[in-house]
Amino acid sequence: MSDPFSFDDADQPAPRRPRDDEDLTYRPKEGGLASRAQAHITAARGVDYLGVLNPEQRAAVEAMDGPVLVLAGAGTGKTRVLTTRIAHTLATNRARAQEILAVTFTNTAAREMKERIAVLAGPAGEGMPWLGTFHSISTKILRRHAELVGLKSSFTILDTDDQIRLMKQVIKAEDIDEKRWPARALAQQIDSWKNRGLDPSRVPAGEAAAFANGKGAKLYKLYQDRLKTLNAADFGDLLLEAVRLFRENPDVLRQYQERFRYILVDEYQDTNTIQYLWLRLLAQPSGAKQQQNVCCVGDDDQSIYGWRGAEVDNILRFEKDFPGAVVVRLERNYRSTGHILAAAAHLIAHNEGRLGKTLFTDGVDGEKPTVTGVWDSEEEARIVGEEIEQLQRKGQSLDEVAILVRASFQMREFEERFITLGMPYRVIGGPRFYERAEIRDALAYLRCVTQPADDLAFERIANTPKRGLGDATLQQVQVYARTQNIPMIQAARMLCETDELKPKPRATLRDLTSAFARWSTLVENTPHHEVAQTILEESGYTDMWQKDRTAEAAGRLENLKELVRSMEEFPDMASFLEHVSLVMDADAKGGGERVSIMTLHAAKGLEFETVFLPGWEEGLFPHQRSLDESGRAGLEEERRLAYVGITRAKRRAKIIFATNRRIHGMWQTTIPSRFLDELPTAHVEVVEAPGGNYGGYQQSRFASMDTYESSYSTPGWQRAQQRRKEEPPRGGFQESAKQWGQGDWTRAGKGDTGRGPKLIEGELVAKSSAVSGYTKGARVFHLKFGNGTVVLVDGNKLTVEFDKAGRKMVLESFVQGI
DNA sequence: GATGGGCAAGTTTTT
DNA sequence: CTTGCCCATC
Repeated sequence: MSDPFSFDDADQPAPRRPRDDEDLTYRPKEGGLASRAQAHITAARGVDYLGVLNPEQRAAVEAMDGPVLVLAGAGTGKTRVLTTRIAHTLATNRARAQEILAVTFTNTAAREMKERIAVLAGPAGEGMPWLGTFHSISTKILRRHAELVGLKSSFTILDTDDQIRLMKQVIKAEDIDEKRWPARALAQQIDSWKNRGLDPSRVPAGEAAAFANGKGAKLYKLYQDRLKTLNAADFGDLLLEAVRLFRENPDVLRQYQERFRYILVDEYQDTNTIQYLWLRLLAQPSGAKQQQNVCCVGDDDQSIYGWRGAEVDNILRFEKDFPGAVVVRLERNYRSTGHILAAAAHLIAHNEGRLGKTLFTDGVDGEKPTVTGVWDSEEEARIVGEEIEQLQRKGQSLDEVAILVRASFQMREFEERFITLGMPYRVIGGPRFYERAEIRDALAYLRCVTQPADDLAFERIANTPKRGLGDATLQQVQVYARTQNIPMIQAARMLCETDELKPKPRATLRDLTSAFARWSTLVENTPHHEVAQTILEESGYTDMWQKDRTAEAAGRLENLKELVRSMEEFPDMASFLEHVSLVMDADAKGGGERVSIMTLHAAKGLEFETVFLPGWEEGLFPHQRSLDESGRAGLEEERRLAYVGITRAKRRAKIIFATNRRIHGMWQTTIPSRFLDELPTAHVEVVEAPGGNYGGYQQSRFASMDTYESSYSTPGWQRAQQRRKEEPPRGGFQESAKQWGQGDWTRAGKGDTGRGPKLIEGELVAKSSAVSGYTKGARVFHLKFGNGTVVLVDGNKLTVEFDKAGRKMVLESFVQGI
């Protein structure tokens, strides 16, 4: 990342650019001769960078004028298009690096783009000061115009933790029962308002009323007021305030509209409303920019962040929003083998409301994705371990193997298994470096020194390490600070001059405030990482961990060292702090080959030779809560998640479902995910769990395998196939949803509308039209639940009212007629 | 002012 | 079955 404080030349009006047909005009600016020469060299190399593209990619790169939407399926060279497009813009002298706005969602994506542009465009692409995340770019803009939105340029960025602590204070101050109305819930609500671009005055009355007996909007307002007093912004504010800045200050907006001659957006399907508004404002033509030169790249089939405000609709609506848009589809896949792609494509075809793409490859068919049924999650971990060992023997690098789970609790079983096996692994997406307590404490110290108004930081470390400043004392300081309307540190200092405090806390507090005063002067004339070191030592913070005899203490000290070390890479304390709050991530790399374990969400954008996809069971995947809360839309998002999972695999995709899984400590019988039913038989192989004898489990384990095989090859299944050909499928989604509503394992959500699940030829398991060996009213016996009466038949799934166990949905093969 | 027990809740997560 | 948070007690 470039120095966030380097505003490049943005303070001056953007220089008039030559028109495109005057491209060779000499521009005495930014690197002068050198960069001009470079531009020509790059242009000369143009044959290269365009030549390596396929026709669609090339079209996406060369459509330079006006809005462009690139629908880039998984593994079709999306990043290549984006980076080449930037290189092309530079090489053809359409814009200079600082006139291109390129937005990503994650810092990782931003970093990767920078690296690749550097390779493609050389020095001409250096800097790219406006390549970054929505948040980092907004921050940069806000710092320059902070006073226009009621902040100072040095404002602090609060993370979720600070946000919730502040929210708690607000809730408490309003005398609201924290139990009934948890701060976390309010924080989430406010976040979602901010995601939708709603400031306190615009919150819909109904939603505002839903929290704390109608106090929702009021609390939001109070929270925002507190943020301003603290000279702070939370993540949501960065975007919301930027949009407000643009709306209320047309002159400022114009400045940026003119500057950003070309705009690129990555992962457009993940944009939420406020990001969309932000983008719309900046993309407006203005000054020398005649049209909306905006290029959005995304894949509606990989939209998996609806639950945090992403609006798939943004991408679906693109052509309406940006009239005259050129739409380019990238469907040629360079990642996966044929069977894998076919399976993924078939699965995702069950979604409605897609823009519609079909991935294809010129490569080999390769291995078919496999589906394996196992008895329980323990066996699941065991066979995955065994298969990885086998692959390893065949020379597969562990770095090329990943386990992608739906929910993080699934990871534990794999970790435990791998520890016993001595199989090296890494968990991706665990607690981040800067979220660790010791790092946050250390940062709080630094924030107090550089930002005297940062009360949250002060409260955090006032009594860390323990120095005898308890709630009572801090309460006093806080009250004093509020009444005087001054920061707490200052209030503390002043209180020490009075005799309102008891002698002991008074002395402690005085020591602390004078220490802070001393450290503040230190910042002026000492390298910042040395200051940090000094503060951590003098405050007794390092000591605290050294005395700590718990297992983690050593690691924490190590982290603190790493923190100080990493500071050296930054020019000053302020830029360091900014990076920590916005940019810093802690991908623990290196240390030899490892299997990666992560959630499906975390896997987006990555690829592996071999991918294991465990836990494909109803309730877990698709996740029950998604179905409950978002109905059909939720189901479709889950399906996209499945699609993302399969398309991560280059050569091997191994899907697994367990018949029993422990959820909240209780063993539950599960049934295979409906997504399994939606895989195409021609491209998927159903395999038996390897490893032979599993003792007492065997019978049941085979019961589950039987089911699987039988739904595939039994007369019943074949009849169903036949019938499907003869008559159109009956029972739309609403009907099945109604039926499901009676089962205890899934309920139809409110959002259910429209047509039914598509029935597509040649799927693994027949749907509602399948013929079951049982009919309504039949008495059956189940190994686990005992006797019961069939109340509903849906293909090979039965809903049974058990005499003892109540109503359950089970697979037909699990019961016997009695 | 610390420390332990009791109780509720329990997808996905970036910035 | 955990984990994390809150409260009550020493």
